[in-house]
Amino acid sequence: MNTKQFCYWHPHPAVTTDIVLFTLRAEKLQLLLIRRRNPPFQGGWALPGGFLDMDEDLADCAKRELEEETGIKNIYLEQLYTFGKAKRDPRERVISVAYYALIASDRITLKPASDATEAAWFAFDELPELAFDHREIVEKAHERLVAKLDYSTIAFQFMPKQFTLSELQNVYETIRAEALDKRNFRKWILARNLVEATGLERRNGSHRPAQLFHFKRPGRVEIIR
Amino acid sequence: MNTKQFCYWHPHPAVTTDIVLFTLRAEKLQLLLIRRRNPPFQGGWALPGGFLDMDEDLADCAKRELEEETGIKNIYLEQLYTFGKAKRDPRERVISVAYYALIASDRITLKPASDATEAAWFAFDELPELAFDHREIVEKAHERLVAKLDYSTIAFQFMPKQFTLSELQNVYETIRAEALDKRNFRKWILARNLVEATGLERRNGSHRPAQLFHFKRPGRVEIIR
DNA sequence: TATTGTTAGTGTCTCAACTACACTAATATC
DNA sequence: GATATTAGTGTAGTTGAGACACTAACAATA
Repeated sequence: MNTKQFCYWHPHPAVTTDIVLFTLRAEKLQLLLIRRRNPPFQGGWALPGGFLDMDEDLADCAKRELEEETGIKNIYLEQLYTFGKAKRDPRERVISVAYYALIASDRITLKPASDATEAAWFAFDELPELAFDHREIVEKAHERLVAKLDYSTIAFQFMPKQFTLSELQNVYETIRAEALDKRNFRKWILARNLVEATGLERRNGSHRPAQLFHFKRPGRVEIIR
Repeated sequence: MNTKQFCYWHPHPAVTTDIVLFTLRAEKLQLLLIRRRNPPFQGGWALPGGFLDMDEDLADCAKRELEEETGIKNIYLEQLYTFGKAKRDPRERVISVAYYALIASDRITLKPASDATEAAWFAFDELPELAFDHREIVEKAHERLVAKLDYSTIAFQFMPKQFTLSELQNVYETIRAEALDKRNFRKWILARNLVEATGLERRNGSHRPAQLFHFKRPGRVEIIR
């Protein structure tokens, strides 16, 4: 155990980042939780995250923690909100800068559980009890996700490189938890000039094959309207 | 000088809040700056703000610092973003949770400057050099303000209790830096059912007097569409 | 008291975008 | 070849935004 201490003239809070990582699996919005190995809330589920290193930027901390705990990297990440109620952590004052992140359904394989970490996907509407104020963080992330669906290309972060328009529509329907009209959806997405046909098609059962599309400007999330 | 030290097993950053306080004065968007009394950036201008107390919530810290430095309280305050680049403060690692705030033009009187503080209003488009990364914080606050004009009742926070529709239109025009059509603006605001006539009028020069309106649900900022 | 200058206040038409809505096309399976 | 299943397409109606010009009411002044 390290016996060195870090001393300051004024009290300092600890600073962590926590990450709400969403994906779509099995036609459901899911998110990633980590089982806590230590008190408080030992054995309970919590968001991935951890303490900020003194020389790393906040977003880097979130990326590092996520990779350490799950092996996942190179994903879309955005700062969500900072949670800092005085008693949110029973140990000491902890300020948590929360991020939310999205990952395509073809990249959700986690690294195997180890002594240090056990991670698992949970359906958003069937979450277990969460440690600390993580429930509140999850709610806020969900709000943001739903809002951004309408005015940004954030939904594309859930998609693999190629996809059918029905699959894309499904993403919108799942997250917004409502059915959309097929013709209107296609008109809407095509009018925005965000996707183009690849010329390929997907045969996927005993029915007409679907055209495969890809995003014209992958990677970046744009504001649309 | 206090000689007591606060010691931790791991290094901790300092946490501050900074506040971007907007108002409208003289038909211009203005914001409040504080002259720094101490290094670094001694004598330069910076956002009001300061270190978090260990037992106060983040928003309370922002309110307290603002009141200490300006005497202003009871205003609309919203968390903006958390700035935490590793080198943003030359002294030590400092995480700043930035808030932005709006105040009505009839409440902008500051408490007199003291040895401890000198505060002043600056036009948004004529800001001096700012300390730290405060320029970046201001830009982000401005972006948020302009965006929220369209889909929330945030503009009402700039208004006194009673106001004319022309005055309200002026607020929108000033912040968006563009002229709006009077008839369309009135149609838009009235269709949203946010204001109602008080029956009073304002006589204000050698021309037709204007009806005074007030907000139906003052205080809260709502999402509109 | 008539004229002038100034701001308050009002309605219509056009266009673009969204909504609702139903059938044919292409495939695999049996 | 009959069936089941998903892909793919167009039109009409409605709604909201933008462009646009004149009258109303007052104070000041001649």
